[in-house]
Order: sequence, then structure tokens, then C-alpha cells
Amino acid sequence: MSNPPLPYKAAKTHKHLRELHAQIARQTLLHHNHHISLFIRRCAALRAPLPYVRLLFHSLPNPNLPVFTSTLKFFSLSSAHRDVLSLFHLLRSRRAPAPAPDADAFIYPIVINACPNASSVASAHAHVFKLGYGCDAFVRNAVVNGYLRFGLVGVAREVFDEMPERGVADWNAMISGYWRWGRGREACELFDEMPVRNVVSWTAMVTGYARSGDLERARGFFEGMPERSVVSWNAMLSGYAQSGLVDEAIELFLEMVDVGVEADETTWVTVISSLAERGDPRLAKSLVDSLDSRRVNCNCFVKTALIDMYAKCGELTTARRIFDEMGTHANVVSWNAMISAYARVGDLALARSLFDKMPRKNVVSWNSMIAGYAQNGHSFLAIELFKEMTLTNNFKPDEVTMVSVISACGHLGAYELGRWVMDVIAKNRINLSISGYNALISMYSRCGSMEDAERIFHEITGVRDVISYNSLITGFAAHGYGTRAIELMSKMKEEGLEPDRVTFIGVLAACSHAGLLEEGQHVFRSIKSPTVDHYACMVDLLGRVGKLEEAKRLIDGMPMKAHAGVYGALLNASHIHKQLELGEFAAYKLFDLEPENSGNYVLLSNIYAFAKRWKEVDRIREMMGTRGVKKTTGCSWVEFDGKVHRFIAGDQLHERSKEIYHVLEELEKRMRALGYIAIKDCVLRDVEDEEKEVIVGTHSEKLAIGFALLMSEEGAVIRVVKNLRVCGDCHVAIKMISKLTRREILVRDNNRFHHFKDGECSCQDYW
DNA sequence: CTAGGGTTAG
Repeated sequence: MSNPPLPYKAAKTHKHLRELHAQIARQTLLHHNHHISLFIRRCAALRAPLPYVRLLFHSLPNPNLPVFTSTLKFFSLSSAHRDVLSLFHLLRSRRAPAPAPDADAFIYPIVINACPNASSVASAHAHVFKLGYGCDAFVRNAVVNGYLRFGLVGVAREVFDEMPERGVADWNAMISGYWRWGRGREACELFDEMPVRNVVSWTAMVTGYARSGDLERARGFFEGMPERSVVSWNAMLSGYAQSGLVDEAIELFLEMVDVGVEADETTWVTVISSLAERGDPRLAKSLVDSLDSRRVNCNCFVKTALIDMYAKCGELTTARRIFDEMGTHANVVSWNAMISAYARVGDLALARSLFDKMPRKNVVSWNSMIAGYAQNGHSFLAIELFKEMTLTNNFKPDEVTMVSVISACGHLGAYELGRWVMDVIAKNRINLSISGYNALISMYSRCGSMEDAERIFHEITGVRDVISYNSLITGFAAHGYGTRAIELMSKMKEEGLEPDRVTFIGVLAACSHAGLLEEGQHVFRSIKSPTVDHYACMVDLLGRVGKLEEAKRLIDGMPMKAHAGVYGALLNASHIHKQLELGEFAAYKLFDLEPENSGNYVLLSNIYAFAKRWKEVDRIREMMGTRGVKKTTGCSWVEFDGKVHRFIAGDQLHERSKEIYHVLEELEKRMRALGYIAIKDCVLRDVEDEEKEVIVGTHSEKLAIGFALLMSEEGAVIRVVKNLRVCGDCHVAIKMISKLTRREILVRDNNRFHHFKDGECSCQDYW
């Protein structure tokens, strides 16, 4: 100790630390444990990088107990649990087998706190008691907390009960442990029993009630507190914020300021995230102003909350600026917030570039990116990324991951993939919450299996919410099960759930697909304040059953402005019933509202073609040309052996393309032998004189069906998804295919299923 | 060295 102490406490930055380190090395102080211990403590205070301290420690020739201890503390502070444990094992192996003096009892709380699972807590517990540290208050408290962390509430309680004397910290630990594992009743009992309560005990009760959604009781305890700390205020604030009660949160925050409680960074984070939820740029602005005027010290959490708030208020540039300014201080959450910000607005390229660049990923990073793909229609990429996450990187998915993946499977109509996803859920023992089950209902509905959808629906009895019902009703609608949709709505009312906007859209669509006019009108009249979407459904219903004039009158009498969906329904109905004038009316409205949508031009042109108005057909074609509207290429896909095979009309890209065409040609030959006439590309031709129906060349769904016929076994149901509507002539062709091959074929287009069997189809309204 | 509050994803 003859060396003079270096100015450790004076170090203020990481740069200073490195200079000190160099000085230590120069003066060959590495074996002077007193210096090293002081230095590492300073590293902890300044949050030095983990690898730096790790390296430093391993370069030491002869670290003593204080050095071990300060390094342990550093690792613990950096949440480097594995480092804590390996250091502890190193310490145990180095030291003499004799029991250690009491002086180092305090390393045990750190070690127990780093235990990764319940069994390691148990062995630490045994070890610690064997060494005689069982009487140390801190060690006992750590043991109780260790068990509580992993849900072994009963074991924790036993340790608690066996304590010779209990401090208020032990009571508090037990109380918050009970709350954490959903055992509020026991928490309350302990709170009532405990001899001395402090502000922590009261705050734990506020948090407990707030987290279980009982904001009134939480507020009751908050009001009843003998004294409040800033943490108590924050607990109440975050209670409101987490329950989405933004107004209450803001009001409480103002009260807090009024009473003169100094807001800390946690307060700001809570308030900022509340305002993010509101998404109001003006509120956000005034909050930032008050941050500025108070010259609030913005830590990483505050900045991340700000990034999220700006992003949700639509100010991505500002969000990005803050993110860039954070530089290396940005943590994984800041990255995630930025990634999901880009994903939300559909800028997946930017989201992905950040995702690829980020220094560390956690499960939320993967979830954000996967959800970004899934929600922007890139189901396939979502699943690819999920495979990369779980198979390549061995990352464990959680429920949120699975909800996105389930949804992607549904959009793809990938039934087999969906079953694999169920396996993943089972293997990883992921507990699905209600939103997970709802996603499953949607997935199975979209894969065409209402049996599975209903099975899941019935499995979740008791906790079903409006979305569970809506998912199943929407499924029924897509399958044309009108009555069942209506019945389900009655059932949800019986269960005390009020149908919402989406419920009514589903039921009306179901009536429409099933041609249930009166029932639909009855439902429509029962809607308290119908939205424009409900009107669109009604126009669709009236139109499909042929009451086009009535549909037009409904549009004229609407209390709000009609949108593209309304006119789209009218155009579609005009197309079905070959109503030229209303078709023109609707189409021209649509040309204004969505000039880039090629489907509208095609529909109108087809209506003209049926009326043999060839000049107008040409005019629409020209119009598309001058406006630069490209006909959307529809694609279809079919799942086989867990892989999704995609086709577009006329493509020959598939490796088995030749065989597929051969299969289809053979079928066409058989059709011709039956007296049907096959004409290629005849949508616009005059077909009046044809006695028999017309089969047309290669549509994407026919290629997909051809592929499935080639690959799947006889008797298997063929499930095909098409991203555009299934058109009339192909409908005829598929009917024939189902008859000739005696296969059940399920084709899903945008929002409904066409179930082909024995030459018949469940959708009657096409031609 | 123990107990209470905070950011991101569906």
C-alpha cells in the first residue's frame, strides 16, 4: 500500500477510466488489489462496458476477496448474470475449503439474484444455509426473493415463515411476490397482518391492484397512504397509463406537480408513453416544452419513450433524430422502438436495415420485425423470418411472436404450416392468451377449416371476448354460413357481450353471401349508429339479390359520404346482374375515388362486353392506357408439404410446370369430349351462340389446382388461395375439374370461400 | 448487498 492512491473518484468519463487503467498498468499496480478494487467500483459507478471489465478482471494476477466482490457487483449491475455465476464458481474453486468468515456474506444476495432458474436458487439456498449464512437477514431476503422470481410462492412462504425474525423488507418481498403471481388475496392478508408498514408496503399494494386492473382500489390505497414517495406517485401513474386511462394519468401528473412533488425520470417516461398512446402531436409538443423548460435530465429510458411518442404522433424524422443522437447509448429497446416505428408506416426496408444493423437483439426485436412483415401483407417473409429466428438463431419465441406467425399462416391459408406452428407452441410451452386464441380462430377460418376454428372457440369457453366472436362470425361470413353467423351474434348477446362495428360487418357480409335479405335488413335496422362500412354491406346485400335500385336509393339516403367500398359493392352487383347504367354510375365514381384500381375498369368493361358494346369496351381499355393503369396480376398459391407454391396466370416458372400443363390439358380434353368448348382468352368475346359453357385457358388458380392434382393423393381436399377475386369463367372451369376428378376444391379469394364439389359451387352469384 | 415505480412487439 505504499503507492499513493490514484484519483479514482475524480474519474467522470469512460475516457478517464481508460487513462487511469493505463496509469495502473504503467505503475505496475495490477497486483495491488486495493487499487483494483477501487477502480472497478468506479467502473460500476460510471457504467463502463461489460467486456472491458471482464477483460480487466481476467488480466489480474492475484485478485483478492474485495476485488472479487466489486467485480461481482459490477456484473450484477450490468445484469450479466452468467458472469456473476461464473465468477462465483471461480471464487469457490480458488478459496480454501474452510468456511469463509462472515465478512463475505454479502456476496450471496448478489449470487442468488443472478440465478437463472428455480433449481439454481434452491441449490444456492442449500449451499448458503450449509455454510451458516442462513441467519443473515440479507441472505434470507435474497432467498425469498429468488423463489418468488420463479413463482415458487409456496416455498418462499415457508422460508419466510421459518425466519426467526422478519424485517419489513421480508414482508414487502412476500406481498409483492404474491401480487406478481396473481395471488392478491394472500398479499392483502399479509398486508393486514404485518406489524409495521412503510411506504414500500403501501406502494406494493397500489401496484398490485393497479396491475390487476382494479384502479379504484389502487387509488384507495394511494389515498390512504400515510406518506408518499415519488415511487408511489409513479406506481399510481403507471397504473392509469397501463390501463389506457390517459386522462386520469395526466390529471394525476398535474396534481403531482401541483403538490410540489419533484418528477423523476420514471415519471416522465410514464407520462410520455401515455401521450404516445394518444398520438396527439399538440399534446406531445406541450410536454416536450415542459421537459425543456425544466431542463429535465433525459436518460436513455426517457429518450426511448420520446422516440416512441414522436413516432406514434407521426413525426418519424424527429424520432429518428433523437435515436441518431443517442448513438451508442441507444439500447435494444430504443432500436426496437425505431424498428416498429418504421414497420408501422410500412417502411419495411428501413425497418429491416436497422434490424440487421442492431448490435443486440431480443425477442421483441424479432417480434417487431415479424409483425411488421405480417401486418403489411408480407406473410411469407414473416414466416421466413420466424424460421430464421427459431431454427437458425435458436431464439425462443413467445406468445407475441406466435400471434404474428399464426396471423401470417391465416393470410396464406397455409393449413399445414398452421399445424406446425401449433407444434412449436406446444414444444415451447407457450401459454396463449385470449388474443392468441382469437388469432387461431381467424387462422383456421382463413385456412378453410371452420371445424378447427369452432373447436378452438369452444375450448376457450368463459374467457371469450368480442374479438373471439367476431373472428368466428367473420369466418362464417367468408364461408357463406349466414344463419350460423346470426345465431352466433345472438349467443354473444346472451353471454352479455355487446356486438361492435366489426360484428355487424361480419353478420351483414354473411347474410349477403348467403342471400339472406330479410335477416340482413333486420340486423341493419338494429345497428344503433351504422357506419359507412355497414352501408357498404347493405348495398352489397341488396345488390347481390338483385335489388339494385333499392341499393342505389340507400346510397342516396346515406347520412355520410359514400366511400369506395360502397360504390364497389354497387359495381360488383351491377356486374353480376348485368345492369349497365348503375354499373357505369358506380364505376365512374370509383374512377374518381381510386383511379389506380384496375379491377373497376375491368368490371365495367366486362359489363359492356356482355351488352356487346364493343366501342365502350375499347374506350375503357384506352382509358386505362392513358391513365397508366396496369391490370393487376393475380396470383394463386397452394400449400404442399409445408411449402407454399405460387403461380401467376400463364407462368411456366414452376419446376413441374410441364406436368401441370399436361394435367390441365388432359382435363380439357375430357371436357371437350363431353361437348364443352374450350376457348382461350375469351373474356370479352361474344359468347351468345355457345350452348355449352366456356372453359378458358390458364388462370393462376387453375395452375395451382393442377399442381395440387399432380402432387396430392386422391381424396385430399385441395386448398387454394387467390389474391384477387375468382372470375366467372374460371369458376366454371373449376366446377368441371371438381366433377371430373371427384375432388373437393376450396378456393379462397380476398374475403370468401368457393367450395367446389361434384361440379357444384357454394357461391352461386358469379354467373 | 435486501422490499415499491419506467421504455419496445400482438
